Amino acid sequence: MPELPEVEVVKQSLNENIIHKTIKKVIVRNRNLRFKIPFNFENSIKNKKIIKVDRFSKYLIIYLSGEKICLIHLGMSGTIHIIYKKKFLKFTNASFYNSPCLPNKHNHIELIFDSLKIIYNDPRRFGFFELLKNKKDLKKRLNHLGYEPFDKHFNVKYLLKFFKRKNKNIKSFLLDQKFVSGIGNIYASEILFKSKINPNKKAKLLNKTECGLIIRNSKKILMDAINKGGSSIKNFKNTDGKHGTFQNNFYVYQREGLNCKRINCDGRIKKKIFSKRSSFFCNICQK
DNA sequence: AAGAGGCCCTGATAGC
DNA sequence: TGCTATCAGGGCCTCT
Repeated sequence: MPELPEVEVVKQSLNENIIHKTIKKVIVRNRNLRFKIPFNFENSIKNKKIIKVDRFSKYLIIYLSGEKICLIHLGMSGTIHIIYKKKFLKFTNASFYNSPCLPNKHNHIELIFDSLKIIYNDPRRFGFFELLKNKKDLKKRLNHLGYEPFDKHFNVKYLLKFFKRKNKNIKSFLLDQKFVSGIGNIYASEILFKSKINPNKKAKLLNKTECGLIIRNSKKILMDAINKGGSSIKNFKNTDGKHGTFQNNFYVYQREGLNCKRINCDGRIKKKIFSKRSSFFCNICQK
């Protein structure tokens, strides 16, 4: 689910809802996420105020009062839900602060504020919550990540230089977070379709024009997706439980066997596995 | 240095 | 119906 656009949607909604609020209580039901949540986690963030919620790549960054920073990754299946106290009390007499919200065994973490709480749900537990000491720590932690597609440094010169003497295909580079960060398997396929480039094409064979297309279309597709509330595959929902709609704009992802949507192209969408990940593409108009 | 592969984990779906 | 196999949007680690 969560690539850059989906995480951005979550970030915006968190900012609207929890900024300047104080964490009154923390419940951890399952510490075994990708990284084990230490036993002092709850006390470390209790009574801290939310300064701001930010995002880099697919990471959510919650700045807390007193310098500490909560870094969150949603992995493959993580979602964050907001439960409003008023609404909650309309439907039940249970205690807002103590009751295990909603019948879901994968609700692993709750941050409880006065008027609402946020719940982290993650069936596959590939996501994580990490507490960092300060900004310097954060910088170190995210140091391995490449530019976001929106960064001005993500330009033709950078691409050509990066691809030199490399042997991988372009699709795996788009998924390589050291090269460009924030793109995942869905948007990688969509970007390459829009750029008319075959996912299995060796990156070092791409010319300036093709690199330019990849850059422009990365920005465009991710922005479009953000504006449509992200893509809801399986069950991605935003914090209000609403679905995004960008999946309705997919040209290739999960369209195996269907006609190519490009005007004047008679192709059909193929699905092939390259470097262990499925790729969707039209083998007629993507060269 | 670069690339391939394995692994973490649950759930949905397909095939028998 | 109930079993098993396969696959899923990510990232980190190890080995060659």
